[in-house]
Amino acid sequence: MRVSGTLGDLNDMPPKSGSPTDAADRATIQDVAKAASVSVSSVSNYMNNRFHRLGTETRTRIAMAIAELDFRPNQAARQLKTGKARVIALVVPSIVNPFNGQMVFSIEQAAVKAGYRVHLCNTMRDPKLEKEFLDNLAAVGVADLITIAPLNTRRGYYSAWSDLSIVAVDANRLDLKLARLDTVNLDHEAAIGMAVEHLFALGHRRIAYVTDPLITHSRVMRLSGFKKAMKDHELDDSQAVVLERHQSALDVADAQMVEVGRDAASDVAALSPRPTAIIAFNDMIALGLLATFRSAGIAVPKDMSIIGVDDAWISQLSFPALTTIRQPIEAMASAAVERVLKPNAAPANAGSDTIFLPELVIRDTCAKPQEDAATHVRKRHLE
Amino acid sequence: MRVSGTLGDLNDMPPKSGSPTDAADRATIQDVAKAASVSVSSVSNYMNNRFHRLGTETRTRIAMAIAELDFRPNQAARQLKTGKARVIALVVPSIVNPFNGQMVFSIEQAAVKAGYRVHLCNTMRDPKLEKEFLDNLAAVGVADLITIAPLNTRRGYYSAWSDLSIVAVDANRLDLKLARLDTVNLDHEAAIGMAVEHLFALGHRRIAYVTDPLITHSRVMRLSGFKKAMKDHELDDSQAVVLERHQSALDVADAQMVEVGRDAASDVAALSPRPTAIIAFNDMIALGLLATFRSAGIAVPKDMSIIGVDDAWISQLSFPALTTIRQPIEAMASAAVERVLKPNAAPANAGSDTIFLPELVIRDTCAKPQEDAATHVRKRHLE
DNA sequence: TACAGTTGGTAAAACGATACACCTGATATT
DNA sequence: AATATCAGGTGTATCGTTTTACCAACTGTA
Repeated sequence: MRVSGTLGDLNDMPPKSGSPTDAADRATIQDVAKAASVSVSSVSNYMNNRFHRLGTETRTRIAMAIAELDFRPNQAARQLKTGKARVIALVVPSIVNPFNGQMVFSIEQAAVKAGYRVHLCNTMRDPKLEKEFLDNLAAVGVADLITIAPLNTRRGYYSAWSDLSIVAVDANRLDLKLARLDTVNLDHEAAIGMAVEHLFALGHRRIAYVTDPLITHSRVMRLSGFKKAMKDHELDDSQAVVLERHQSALDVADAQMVEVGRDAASDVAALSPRPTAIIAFNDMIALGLLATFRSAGIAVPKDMSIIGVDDAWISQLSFPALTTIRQPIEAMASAAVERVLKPNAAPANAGSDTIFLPELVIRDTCAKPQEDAATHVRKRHLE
Repeated sequence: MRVSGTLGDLNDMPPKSGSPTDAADRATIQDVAKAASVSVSSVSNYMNNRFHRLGTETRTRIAMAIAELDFRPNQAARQLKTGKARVIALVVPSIVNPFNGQMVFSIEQAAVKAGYRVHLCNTMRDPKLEKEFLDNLAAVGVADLITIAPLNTRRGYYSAWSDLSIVAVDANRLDLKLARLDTVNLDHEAAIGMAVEHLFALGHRRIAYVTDPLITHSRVMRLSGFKKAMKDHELDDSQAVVLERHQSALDVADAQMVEVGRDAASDVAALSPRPTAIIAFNDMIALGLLATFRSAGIAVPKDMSIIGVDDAWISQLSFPALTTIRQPIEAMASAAVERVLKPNAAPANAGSDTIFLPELVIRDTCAKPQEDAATHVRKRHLE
């Protein structure tokens, strides 16, 4: 009798209870064929689910032999023959960025579920590193690639590896200019729209937007989303702060992202009239803003409301806990894996775009703007 | 004319300037041999750096042919023949934990530098997932494994895959009971020793220690380090709080780790006499403590000093910024890669232990204890 | 009966690199 | 002079699959 689900029984879960299973003595397809008294071809057919070529008799014999010998096809051999590996290459600026980390994590989970393994490449946005990685892909037989937040300035870059099945998360098909490309995105404009709407509903009228340079699709779209949403509410969208610093491609931990927030804080505080709320491009920048305002004695949310985007898991840790717009990471990861593995329906497929809807997560960094902004009180009449 | 080194030229860095380099038409070793008018054996020797078998003449001819054809050996074929893949399997509870994320990142960088790729497996400490992953390793020809913070309750677990070259980061050789195993560790006891010393020097005498259940080597050692260091200073070590909750093996984001901190906060505050400082097992717990004290109105570091371990990069973001004990992540990652790739010197090698020294990072969460702390603070309640 | 079609099965040639065994001259050793 | 050693190089079996071509029975039909 076996109690399952407890931590305790991890101990007695020795992998192969019987014989030692060193790689040295792994069974081959030949062994299986011999044991089942059939040809290797039949075993191969069995392994590839071509059951219509098999009689029920042989089928069960093969199944038994496989179970008996604990046969697992040698992937190297299979791959050498077919040219394809059950591996998804995952290109990401850096998993140290908590949002990317979560995305990579979820993609890995989805890939495993689909029977694929994952090759990780942290490029640091270093083109040399990325190129080297991509060049190696063919040599390893990898045909499926998911890239996260590639630079939007590299039109046609990936076309050199046109034999890959490519899915880009956080990217624009037009930016990458690639014949067959699927994208998976958040509805970035809607996301910022929700942020603006939330602040507007709280009574804010002077809203700033902070972003670092527009090097990715999401950065471009969120800014344009800000402008649109502000126009829709007939508000002044001129308080958009685009920091031009921090170009560093070698951004290890996105700690610099936080620096962006730090730097932006003074810029925003200097704006006149001072905004009552800030929307940050993402949570990292929002946290940077938050930390800086705090040490400068500007109370959040009393003196200033802040809202981020992503809902990276650390956002719940800040004080006050960060209000933010959530990306449905798991769903996006699953979609990316699904799309990259889907046999391209039409041969000259133009590619697809999958867009996910964001969700407002209300925590503690947004509040009604303070009345006592003396100079502007006059403006407020009945509304 | 080409300007290099600037960010601007990322755009015009088309990988293969000349012919399209689809996987379809990649050059094989045979093509190279033909082009250089030598035998395939010689090319193979060249590729494997067996230059002593080659004359300078042939050597340059081969080099030229390789460059000309942009030859890259097919890894699948190589692997099929040799049985070994240039891949390191990386088993980790979850990269969403920022410390693990940094460790995985650094290991990946080190592996790439050594010409290896990295297979990622987030096990969530789920033995089923891990077993499946490990079982597949042989089929893919992977022979090198780095595992991070494995459970210390699984003696002999890895012996089923004894053909692997295994390095464990944050683990005890004796715990895993594996014949040939190298470990890479922080000197955990010294780390806590430094924390105690730092607090002692500031004048603290009542110091608490908070940890979640002792399921890994580091957790065990840090606690014992705490007890030793306290004894060395002739202090009372009875204020060690081992939380028995949060056993969940399915710890997605180590957000739960923060929960541990949250829960511990009330336990610690209830201690009598109340400690003036807390050492947390790691930064995540420290941040949880910090956040909870803050919302309870207990000022850090005025009323309570807090110190963590790891120096995960987010620790600099908290307010006040967290004082902590740094692990030299890059160095540890390099060591792990180096050790796993090192051909085992002695055949019946007993394995090696590589231990790194921690470093105190002083930020803003530790201060001198308040003299009147006991009476002053007691009025306030934790909810 | 003879023919095509289907069903269930096999033999053997690849895939691309490695490594073993072997070969040929030249030089060194006795 | 005979032999050993060595540097430089080649031919080819082999790794474990997949896949193509082929075959032998059956079945039903004209």
